[in-house]
Amino acid sequence: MNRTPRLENRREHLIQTAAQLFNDLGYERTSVRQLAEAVGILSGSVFHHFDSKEDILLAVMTTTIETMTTRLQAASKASNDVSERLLALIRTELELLHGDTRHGVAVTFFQWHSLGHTNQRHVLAMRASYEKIWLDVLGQAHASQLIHTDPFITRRLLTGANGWTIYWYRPDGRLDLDALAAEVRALLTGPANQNR
Amino acid sequence: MNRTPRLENRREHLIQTAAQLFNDLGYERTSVRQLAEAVGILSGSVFHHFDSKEDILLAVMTTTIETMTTRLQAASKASNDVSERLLALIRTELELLHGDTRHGVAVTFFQWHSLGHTNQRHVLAMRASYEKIWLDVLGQAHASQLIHTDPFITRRLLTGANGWTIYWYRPDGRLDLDALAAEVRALLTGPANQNR
DNA sequence: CAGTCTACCAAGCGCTTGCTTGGTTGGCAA
DNA sequence: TTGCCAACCAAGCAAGCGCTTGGTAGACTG
Repeated sequence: MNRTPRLENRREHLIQTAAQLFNDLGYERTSVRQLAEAVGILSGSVFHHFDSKEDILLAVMTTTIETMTTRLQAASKASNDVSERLLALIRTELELLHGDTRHGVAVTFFQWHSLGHTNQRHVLAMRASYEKIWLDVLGQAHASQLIHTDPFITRRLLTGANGWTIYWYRPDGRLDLDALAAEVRALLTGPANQNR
Repeated sequence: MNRTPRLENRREHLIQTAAQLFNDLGYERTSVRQLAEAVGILSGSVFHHFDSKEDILLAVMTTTIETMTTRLQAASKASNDVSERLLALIRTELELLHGDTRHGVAVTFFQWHSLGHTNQRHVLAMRASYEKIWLDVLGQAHASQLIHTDPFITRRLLTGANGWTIYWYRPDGRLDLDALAAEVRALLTGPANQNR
């Protein structure tokens, strides 16, 4: 029989493959058949692991947000210096956007409108804890006069600035991630607070 | 006969309606039938005005980019002071994103991956003149020490920051467009160069 | 006032989509 | 050894998709 070997965690494999396909082609342009073929099963078998196609997108986003929050939390504890802590967050978000998690993160950033309203609220609620870490650190930075713009607005502008890097920044190019992170922080804090 | 009355410029009406639908639902989720119904004709008749569905998206983007470039050009000539000129550009881009052009602009910003590669290049080429205006002014700002980050990188970060505002900023909320523009400029130039 | 052309309608073709259904297989527990 | 169940396959259904075709009403032209 040319039966596909049973895998330990087909579901996880599906989620990761879906993240890549959704990022490359977009959610609507990716068919369930494409996804199934990419992991080596038939299209109908996908629905043994997920209730619907949208359920797959939701799974991509929720697992991604969990990773994002975990890593950002760790970064926020890396230093006691506010300026360094801010740099660590920026650097971490850029790593999330351009490292091994990039597919899922890009999908979470730019394809949440493909979710139904109910699932959108779920995802938004999950993102809250991630954003809270940011707002805490930006609040500290504002209190210590490191930044001079409103933390809420600053975070939202920063979200866009960082997220948009996936459309132009290439980690293997002239500018490495550290340099980019430094540039972003310089934008927030001004040249006076650059320590290099 | 319940024939639909002949309109002066059906094509333009289609483009504007398409911009709104594409922005609200996304390009792939909008069907030609939906668009046709919205302007009061049958789906097949749409193809009298456009070669293909993608051709409609292209038309939305090209007409939008022309408006964008015209308005930004005008803004760049508004003042001789570099700081004021920079503020004028920011204010104009935010107006483009949140004013009457918002649908088309949002589509141009966030749905260009729905175009085929050839059309993507066309759009990118058209955007170049728009970006040139930005880079000129940011270059001047950098030369006169108004900003301290690299103009190219700054523009790209700014593109993301401004574009992302469509996901959170509401012009009828507490913060008006002037205040938001001022906040964005403050992010670029630092608090020292705020003149208000 | 015949000829032409633009802008549309009515109908539907071929294809892809997400998803369902019924049956099969191999591994595991009792 | 038997029974069970998760994980798959094979087949296909109903709906929706972009787009085409053939024909026609009405305005404009010479």
